[in-house]
Order: sequence, then structure tokens, then C-alpha cells
Amino acid sequence: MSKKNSEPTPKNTLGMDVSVDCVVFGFDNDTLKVLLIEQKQPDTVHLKTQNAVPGDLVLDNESLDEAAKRILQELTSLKGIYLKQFHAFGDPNRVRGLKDQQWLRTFRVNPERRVLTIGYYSLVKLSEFKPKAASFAGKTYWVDVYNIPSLAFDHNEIVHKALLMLRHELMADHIGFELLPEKFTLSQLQKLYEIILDKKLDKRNFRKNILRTETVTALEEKQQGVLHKPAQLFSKK
Amino acid sequence: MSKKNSEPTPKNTLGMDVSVDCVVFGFDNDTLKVLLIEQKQPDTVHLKTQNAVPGDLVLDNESLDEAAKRILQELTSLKGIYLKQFHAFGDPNRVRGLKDQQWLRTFRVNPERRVLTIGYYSLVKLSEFKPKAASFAGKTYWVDVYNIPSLAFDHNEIVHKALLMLRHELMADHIGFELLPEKFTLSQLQKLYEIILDKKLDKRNFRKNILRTETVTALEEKQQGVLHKPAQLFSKK
DNA sequence: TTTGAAAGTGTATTTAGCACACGAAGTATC
DNA sequence: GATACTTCGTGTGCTAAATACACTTTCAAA
Repeated sequence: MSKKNSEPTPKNTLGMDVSVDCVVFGFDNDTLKVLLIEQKQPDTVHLKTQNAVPGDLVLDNESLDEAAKRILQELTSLKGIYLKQFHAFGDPNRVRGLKDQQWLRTFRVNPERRVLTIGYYSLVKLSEFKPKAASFAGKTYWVDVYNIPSLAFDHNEIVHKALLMLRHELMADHIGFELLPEKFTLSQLQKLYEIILDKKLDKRNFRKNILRTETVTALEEKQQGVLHKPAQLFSKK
Repeated sequence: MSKKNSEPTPKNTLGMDVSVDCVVFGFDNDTLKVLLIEQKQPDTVHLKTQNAVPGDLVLDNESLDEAAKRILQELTSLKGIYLKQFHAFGDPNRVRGLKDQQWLRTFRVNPERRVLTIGYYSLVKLSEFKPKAASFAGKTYWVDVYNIPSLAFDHNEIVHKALLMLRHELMADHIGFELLPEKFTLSQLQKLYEIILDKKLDKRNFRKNILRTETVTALEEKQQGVLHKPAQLFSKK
């Protein structure tokens, strides 16, 4: 089984396309949403379009983080978005749907090439989000993370894993405010936590906890235009 | 910037080689060790050999997990080893050392091809470990994780990140016993924790904690052949 | 001025974290 | 068989964090 050192035997593989897929989370005060794109389809083949998570091939001189950043910036005009690599999806059969294969034949120079994808998730402030046409995407839209339609490739699995990682990191690093506007109330933040973690939290204990972590800081300002006692506004520290 | 749907424009990239690198941890009752290999070198070029973490290209029909498992099984005879994907390393310049490039020219059919690697770490029971000749490796040996020499490619970074992930998961999931023999004492387990986390722990509190998590179970047996009060043996539950 | 609706706050109880020291159970030696 | 040596195994009191729980305040609208 072992080879002698004196006989170098170069190893051959076909090579893979590597892509980055971004699970973009947004929050609209009621539901946690994920950004989907309608996959581009050639006019000739008339298939029902599929939905997918935005993603693209990693370019030849690009790092993975750079590719993820580029994908996000092609979809939005936002800068400084929270981005985190969370898993590599490399099953050789992850592309097995008929439509998926047809799509690859249209949009990839090497449609037979195996595709490995690196999953990132990102948190954007829905309030500041303005969709932009991206080279790799058709229309974009937001769907409730707890009610996601059937997606292209293995994207349902990717979204599911992203959510698990998000939950985990929300608890560990308190990154929730990345999904809220610059100024937010603690009630908004609590609701966000409740929706992401999918359980109710006690108001007083939640506030104690958040304030203890010192990830947010109270502003002088108060909420305006609400028909009840206005809440104090906070921002990321 | 956006393209009309009616003009499919296939995207071209050169493709990448994808490899899996395994950071194999072992524990010898005193130090946490990492398994290194001596990189194979052709006799012709007489370079000082470099050390590396074991890894190999992912084969054409292999998933990432399968590749990691194969790499481990080529190095050891062990089955059922704990294995976990922890990060993808994809910087386009991660291979920039002169020796690294020479090595690629010898052992890769496409030495210029960009290489992406998926990092896995694994926990093995040193007591059961028997090194085996592997197709991709020269000699193997263990080094103290806190005293690692300069390695090929970006492997120092890979090991470092693996250690951080291991620490994290040790706390969260109590997987420590994967590094110990089937039967172990709580003192052994505590020492393992202390070395991985790099801090002292209180004996009584440690025991309370471990027993509360119910990840281990007490055996009838006691330690034998020690010149002091024999400790109770435990095993994974 | 009354109503509605969410904001904001305190306390008591339970649970987990932590610091700390000594008798018990074996082996080896004389 | 007494002694010395070494690690094992345990209990308690204190402090900090987690949890459960309900009422008053502040504003806008009618």
C-alpha cells in the first residue's frame, strides 16, 4: 500500500468549482426572514424557475470571505455587513435535481464539474436594505425562515444549518442587533431573540442579561410616534 | 451591471483542487499532542523535509466526510474515530512558500491549480493508536500542541484554529473522553480538561459538573497496579 | 378625563459556581 | 505488622447568577 519516497506519484483529480452561498437573514419586527433569489433561466428552456439562496462561484483570485462580501454587495448596497463562514457542503451528489443540472448546463462553462459550496450567513438591517440587480440573480425576495419553500440544490439544508449556527452564536456573542436598525428598543431586541430562538423570554431577566453583557448602550433619545409610553432607544456599543 | 435573463452567460473559473486536512489530537496523560507527517519528497530534489498535518485531495466521488475518514484510516487502523469539520481555508495565497510550491510540482498533476482545504479535527485514543504507512505521508509523529514547529502551507494556522474549536466543543459537548482509553478515571479526565483548556480546575467542582452532565458512567471496576488508593473507573455512557 | 397599550422596574427563591481540608484506601518498605 | 507515601473521594458554607412573578408609569387618542 505504501509507496517508496523515491517514486513521486502525482495525484490527479478533476478539480471542482467552488462557490459561496450566503444565507442572508433579515428581521422585520415580526418574522425572521431569509433572502432568496429567483434563479435565472434561459428563455429557451421554459422551466418553472427555482428559488435559491444567493451564491456565486469564487473567482480565481478571490478569497472565500471576499467572494461572500462581493455576493452581498451585488445584492445590496450595504457595507460592513455581518458575515460568517459556517460550513462547507461537499457531497458529490448535492446537485442531483433535474432542474439543477439543466441550470448548470446553461450557466456554467463546466456543467459536469463537481461543485463544492462554502456556506456563509449574514445579518442585514432590513430597514436599510434596498435590493439591487445582481449578475447571478433574478428577482429577490424575503421569506419567513420558518416557512421556506423547496429550494434548488441542497439549499434547504444550507438554510437549516445556518439557522442552527445563528442561534448558537446569538447566545454566545449577542450579535442580535446586527439585524435591527441603528437605534432600537430593548423590546424589539427581545422579540428578535424570541423569534430566532423560538421561545418566550422573561422581560425583566432579558433586560438584566443584555445590559450586563454591555453590548448595547442607552441613547438619550426616546421612541416617537407610538401610541403608548415611548421606549428608550439603544444602539450597539 | 445586470444582464437580461435572455442572455445566459456561463461563468468560467479555473477550478480548484479541494483537499481535506485533519488535525488529529491525542493525549498521553501529560500532554495534548497533534499528529504530524513528514511530507514525502522526491529523492532527486534534496530539500529538508517539511512537516505537515495529514491531508489529501478529495477524490472525485468522495464526500468531504468520507475523505476525512479515509485519511484517518490510512494513517491508523482505528474505526469510529471522532471527526468534525471546523473550517474551510480558501485564501488564494495560502500556498506561497517556495518549498510548498516545489512540493506541489512534484505531487500534483496540476501544481498551479488553486487549493482549497477543508479542516477537520479528530480525537483518537493514543493507547489504541498504531501508526500505519499512508500513501500521502512519510513518517508520522506526535508533537505537543503547545510547541508545534513550523509547518508546510498554512498548517500552523489550521492547527491553531482547530485547537480553539476543540476547546469550545469540549466545554459545550463534553467530548473529552474520546481522547482517553475506554476505561478512565475522573482524575485523568480532569487532567485532560486542564491541559486542553490550559488552566487548573477544582477537583470537587469538576467531578460535580461531569457527573451532572451524565456523559460518563461509573463501572464496577477499579484501577489496578497503582501505588496508592485505586480510583474508580468510568466509561463513556 | 378616561382608555388603551406597551414601558419600565424590584424582590424573593432556586440553582449553579466556587473555595476550601481531611480521612480513606491502597502499595511499598522496613 | 507498623509506618510512610500517594492519590482518591467527599461536604459545607458562601457568593453569584438564573428564574419566577405583578404593578405602576407614560404617552396618544378618543
